[in-house]
Amino acid sequence: MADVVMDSKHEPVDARDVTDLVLQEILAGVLLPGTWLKQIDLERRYKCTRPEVRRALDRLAQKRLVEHVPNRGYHVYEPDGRRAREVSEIRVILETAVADTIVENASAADIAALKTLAAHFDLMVLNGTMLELYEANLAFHRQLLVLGGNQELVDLITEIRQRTSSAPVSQWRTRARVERSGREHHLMVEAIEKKEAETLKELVRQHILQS
Amino acid sequence: MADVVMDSKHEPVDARDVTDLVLQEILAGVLLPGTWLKQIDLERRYKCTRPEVRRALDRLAQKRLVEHVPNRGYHVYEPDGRRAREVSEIRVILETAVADTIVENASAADIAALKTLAAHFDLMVLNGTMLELYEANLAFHRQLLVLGGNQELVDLITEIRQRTSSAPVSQWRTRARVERSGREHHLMVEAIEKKEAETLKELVRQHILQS
DNA sequence: GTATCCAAAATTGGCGCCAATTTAGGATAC
DNA sequence: GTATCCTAAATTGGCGCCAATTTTGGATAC
Repeated sequence: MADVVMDSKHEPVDARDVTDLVLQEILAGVLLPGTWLKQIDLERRYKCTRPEVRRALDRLAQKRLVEHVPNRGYHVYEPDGRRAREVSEIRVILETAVADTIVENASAADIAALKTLAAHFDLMVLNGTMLELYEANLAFHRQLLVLGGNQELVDLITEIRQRTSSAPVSQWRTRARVERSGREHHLMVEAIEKKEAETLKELVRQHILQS
Repeated sequence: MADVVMDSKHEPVDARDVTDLVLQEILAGVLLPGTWLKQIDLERRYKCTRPEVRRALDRLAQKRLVEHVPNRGYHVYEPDGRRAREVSEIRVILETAVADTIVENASAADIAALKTLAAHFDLMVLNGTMLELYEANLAFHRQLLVLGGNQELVDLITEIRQRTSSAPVSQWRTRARVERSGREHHLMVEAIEKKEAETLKELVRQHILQS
């Protein structure tokens, strides 16, 4: 019910399963930064074949979630402060840029959908795993961006978010921080309702930068 | 001398060769949109093994430059008007956003470097292949972005530029258009010299949108 | 007791074969 | 003459083996 949120592509469904499995384990913090991803381990862990593992690792290396060292293997990327900051900066630029369009285009139904997603996030704060929380947050922001009317932008941001979120756990260290995120989501929806684009921009800006 | 411009990554150098080879052929317009990329053909054409071809195709599919149809193969993506427009929009947002920083940070040496690259582009307009022209243009824009001080942004834009440039030939259809691009490059450098950020933004905006 | 060197075990990664699916061509029936 | 079915060729893609490189553990020398 929650795992079908992904994309609507007719992509290689074949081996993507393994890729996503490893991806989720990294995002969930099970596979910590620096961990060496041995092919035999993954092979056994996910009950798949060697070529499947290798393709998954290659894809993750392309996404720059793991690093490939020739003849040594693949290991989860160490968190890079600079990169994280730069990605946040990019997100601020892009997400504030579409704020005007969002405020303009948002229908009553859109706002209702956002409220549902914001509420769902709150629910996951109380009783949900770290991954579910991460996905609830992602779903809210995706829906927000969809209203910007640029599908490519939605996909792009979804993509770059993964790049530095090697340890999403570390981002939401404190409970207070998470709860504040929840409140900010509601504030954003309010700003949209009141058609206050500038307020929305400032909210988005702060929301992104303090992670 | 011109082919070392790429990135400074310590990436899998092993099979990337093949990936880049196919990539360049697509960018150069040799492999037209819709063309089916048969594994045997590529294997012979680039004198490489089957697994290498397959990895290259998988990577290009990830980059969404080719589409994978299960049990049918891979074919070059058809140009998508909507996506092209959306990518341009994203580029305008990002490249104008860093204009302020560029104007602030640009040293005399930086400006000189830009002038050299702009001149090199002009040279390629006169006597250079389509691919060389493409790369000269890319080099100029990369150098411009580097001054923005966000490395991640530089890489990101380089990446998304490739997504829709299935047929770069079609972008620079007329000679007049190309020559105008060359002149605009010089105007951008001038704006930076005069520290006119707003002028630069408008130039960048128009430069990107009319392609 | 510590450092160095050597050997064995483990891991990566290149390569090719074969089964499954699809496509094209020809033969037959209408 | 045309449409349909069936067979054969071709293409994709899954899977496993083996060589090359690296790492680890132990033995030996200092």
